[in-house]
Amino acid sequence: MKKKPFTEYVLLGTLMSGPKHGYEIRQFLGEALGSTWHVGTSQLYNLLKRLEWEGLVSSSLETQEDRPSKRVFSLSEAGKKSLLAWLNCSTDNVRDLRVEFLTKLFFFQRLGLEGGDDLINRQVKVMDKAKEGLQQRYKNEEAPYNRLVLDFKMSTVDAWLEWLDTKAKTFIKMAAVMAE
Amino acid sequence: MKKKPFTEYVLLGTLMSGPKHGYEIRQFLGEALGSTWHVGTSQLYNLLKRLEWEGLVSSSLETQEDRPSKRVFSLSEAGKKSLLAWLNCSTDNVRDLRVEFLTKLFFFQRLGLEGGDDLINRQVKVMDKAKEGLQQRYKNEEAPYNRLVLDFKMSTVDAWLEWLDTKAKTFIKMAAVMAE
DNA sequence: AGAATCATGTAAGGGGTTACATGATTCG
DNA sequence: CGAATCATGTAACCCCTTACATGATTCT
Repeated sequence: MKKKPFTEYVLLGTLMSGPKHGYEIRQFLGEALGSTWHVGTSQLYNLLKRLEWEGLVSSSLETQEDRPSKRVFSLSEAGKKSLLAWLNCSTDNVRDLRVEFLTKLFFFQRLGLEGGDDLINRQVKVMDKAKEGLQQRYKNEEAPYNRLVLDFKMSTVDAWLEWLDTKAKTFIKMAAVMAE
Repeated sequence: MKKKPFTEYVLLGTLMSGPKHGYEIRQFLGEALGSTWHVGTSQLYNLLKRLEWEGLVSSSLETQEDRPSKRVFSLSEAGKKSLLAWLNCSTDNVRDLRVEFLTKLFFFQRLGLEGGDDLINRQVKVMDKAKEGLQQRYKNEEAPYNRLVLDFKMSTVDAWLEWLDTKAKTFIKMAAVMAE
């Protein structure tokens, strides 16, 4: 099974709290994730079409009297399953952490889901392993430029590990308290 | 004038040390930048075609007796100018630092160019400004998730500033010494 | 005989951005 | 009366990746 693009999961996550139409999804994402991330309208409507075609989402047209009619999308069981599987999966590719992992934490908080702390712990393990690998490579590396690159990657991984351990964990703890 | 994609500059940089044909460029990049970055063959040959069309590179076919004939590319004056302008330009978009800035440092060292320290200083200023902006936004931000994102960005910027100040600077200094 | 090296490409797709199109309603 | 909001799309392009095609020589 091929990996679905990140953006589709964001849409699924948005529909998790209830059916919405395209425009509504855009508004929601603009307010909530606007600081991290953005979808163009064209992409949004195309992805919704695809998600429906894949059976992860179903839609129905609602006509309104004094407004343009709108197509309301709701999450199917398959869609829900797909979303939850994705949410609980740690981000193996370190460079995708920024946008992907942060978004996952967002949905954990927003949807009041449990297991956010587990996800963080798993992510820490992934990063620890990455760090070890980098250190190993550093030992055997002679070329100055490659060492510079490794320095860069190691300092990034360190910073993110620190962030995971302090900021991310307290964020998830606070979210759990608020959900009670 | 529209911004050229990163990869084209890498090719220009590769040709700065002398004419090369496609296969040779691939080998060079594989050895030198393989740890950071990679070009597919198809993209490579397409970009070379485009660079020639843009007048940044010129080519001539060389026939060999016991090998397939090869097309050798050399940097034009316009290409050289374009490369140097790019190299001395700091990376405004913070997220592009990883791949773009590192590559620039690579060429500064490899080509024995002067001004690498200036570039670093300019990049530090860019990051300092970014950091200030983040801190400002942090003060006015109430939403926990947005604060988490800002935390993430700030810790990343801090790590990179530290890296710039220690590792990158000594790398460039060493390169200058070696070039003497 | 088969693998690796040398050497250059074409074709198709994938995710995303930019630009453009349409049309009604409500607010200032 | 013009701007903003509501609401949905199409078309084209951009950079890049993946897969496939070709063919000779040299090494094991």
